[in-house]
Amino acid sequence: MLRRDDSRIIIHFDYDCFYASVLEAENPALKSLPLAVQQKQIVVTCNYEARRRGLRKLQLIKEAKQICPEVVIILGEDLTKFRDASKALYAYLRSFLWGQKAERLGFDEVYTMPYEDETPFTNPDYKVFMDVTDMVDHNVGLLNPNDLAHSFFYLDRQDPTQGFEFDATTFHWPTFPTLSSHDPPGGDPMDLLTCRLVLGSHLAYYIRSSLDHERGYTATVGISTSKLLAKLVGNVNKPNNQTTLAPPYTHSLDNTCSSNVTQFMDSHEVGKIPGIGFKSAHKLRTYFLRREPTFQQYTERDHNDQVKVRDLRLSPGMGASKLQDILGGTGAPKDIGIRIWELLNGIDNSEVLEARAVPTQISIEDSYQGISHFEEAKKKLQILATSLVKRMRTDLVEDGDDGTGRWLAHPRTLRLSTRHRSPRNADGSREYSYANGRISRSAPAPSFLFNLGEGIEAIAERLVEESLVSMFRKLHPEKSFGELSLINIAVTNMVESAGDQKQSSGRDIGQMFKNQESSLKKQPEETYLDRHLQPSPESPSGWKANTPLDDATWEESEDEDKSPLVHTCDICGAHMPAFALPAHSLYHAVPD
DNA sequence: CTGGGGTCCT
DNA sequence: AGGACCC
Repeated sequence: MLRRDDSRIIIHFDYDCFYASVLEAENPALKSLPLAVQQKQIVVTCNYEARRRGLRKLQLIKEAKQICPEVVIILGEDLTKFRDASKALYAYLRSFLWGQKAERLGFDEVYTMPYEDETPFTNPDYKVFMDVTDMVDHNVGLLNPNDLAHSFFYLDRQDPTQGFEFDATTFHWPTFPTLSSHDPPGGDPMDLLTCRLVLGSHLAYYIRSSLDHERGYTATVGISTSKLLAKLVGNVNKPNNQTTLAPPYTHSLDNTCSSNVTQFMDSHEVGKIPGIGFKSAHKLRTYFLRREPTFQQYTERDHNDQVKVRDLRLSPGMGASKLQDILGGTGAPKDIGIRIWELLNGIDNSEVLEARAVPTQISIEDSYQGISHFEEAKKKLQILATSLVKRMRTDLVEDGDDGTGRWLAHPRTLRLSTRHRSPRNADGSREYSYANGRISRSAPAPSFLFNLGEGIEAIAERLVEESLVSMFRKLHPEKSFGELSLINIAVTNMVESAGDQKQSSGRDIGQMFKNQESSLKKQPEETYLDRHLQPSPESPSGWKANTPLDDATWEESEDEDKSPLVHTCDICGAHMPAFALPAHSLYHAVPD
């Protein structure tokens, strides 16, 4: 029942102090100096030279200057160059890939970049997952077993000159656990999983080197068979390094050899596992300790309150259904027990996603000391609405050559959310406010939002007057609504416009790559490797068992939207039956 | 000195 | 509409 699919090779990239690297790439003289990037009164990130001298992320500027008076401080509130750099780097990483499987994680992604005038704070991390299974498998099939030490990694299916030389008898170090070079991996001959990971480690190093030499960026990288393991194992050696989670990934049948996955996962505190958040970790600790652990989020957890994956995994009766009992309940995903049980066992079958063409929502928010009067709230709404309209125009509009713009997507819904300031305790302190929920009201997004001929301020004002004010009244009918600590406005429910080649062909391109992959997986059947690679322990039948995706897996259901009965709205690209078109166009014509 | 901004699920 | 997760 619990079974990890180790047929993929996933690389996780985590750029080192991203904002500082962007500035260093722009001005290499900064590399040897302690450099801090400032937003408002805070050092949002700093380079390693600065860290060596005691500076940290999220430190106050004042403090940083005391610790290191010679620190070079650069204002990083205009995020344009960071946004451009992240875009370029993402494209660069993708250029190595054969498929489209590169997933961005973090907030430096173009669509979520806030404006300089809105936020005191942005997350300066930048991470990318890459699924390189197709490239690795292709190259496993082309290895020359008589001279593994002088192998060539082909980066292009057609052009045999594209690639690099490498030694396929060992990993590109380091690995977890640490292997020494006289301790060759996986025995002789090596099993297929080992072989894949070896190639993955060399590919990762090649990409890292290229990134460094051609673009001047260093990254911390993890290599394994899932997003979970790749991401976690990357943390073992940093910065500017890489770690491969070494086999064996399963226990040997005679138990003489234990799984490195289990050993690795077991050593982590439950709260460190991606997918186990603050709430779940708290419930799990409470269950295991049979008492309330301390309620701290940001500081390092006290040793007595730590619960390791191993503790939990081996506790009596533990399993998917026990975890469902602990974590389930109203609102929890109904498969949470299985999911967390898999995570504890190092299993994560989630796919590396392609980057979206447009975000699913755009939201703008700000926090306040406490807003208690309607007029005050309305002023804030005006400011937020202006930012939102700006954001919509940069992120959702494609500029034409003739100076006209075209909407790539139309949000159908407008949402207003607020959060109350948490009540004061007797001693004047305030409760931790993470759990302080937001309340929200939604309404259809008015069509004038998409009027490019009208000024941003004018549209924002209309949005406040004609939509947001009444939504605010619905949210807070009482005249005295207490103190609001946050207001958020968002557009959601994006409908991507039809007619754009890049957009509409996206699925078909994806389909094309999938077909390439499935044919590729069958390709190396009669290569040397089939005869010489020892079947890996977790897949006694060898190659085929390691690639359990049969063709049916890749086949998508027939596309409903290809049906001629479905028509597309010229304005917003929504799909609907023909009879619905006239009514739908009224939606665009009539302002609410 | 604790953000702002996403995603997915029920 | 709200909650959990992520960074």
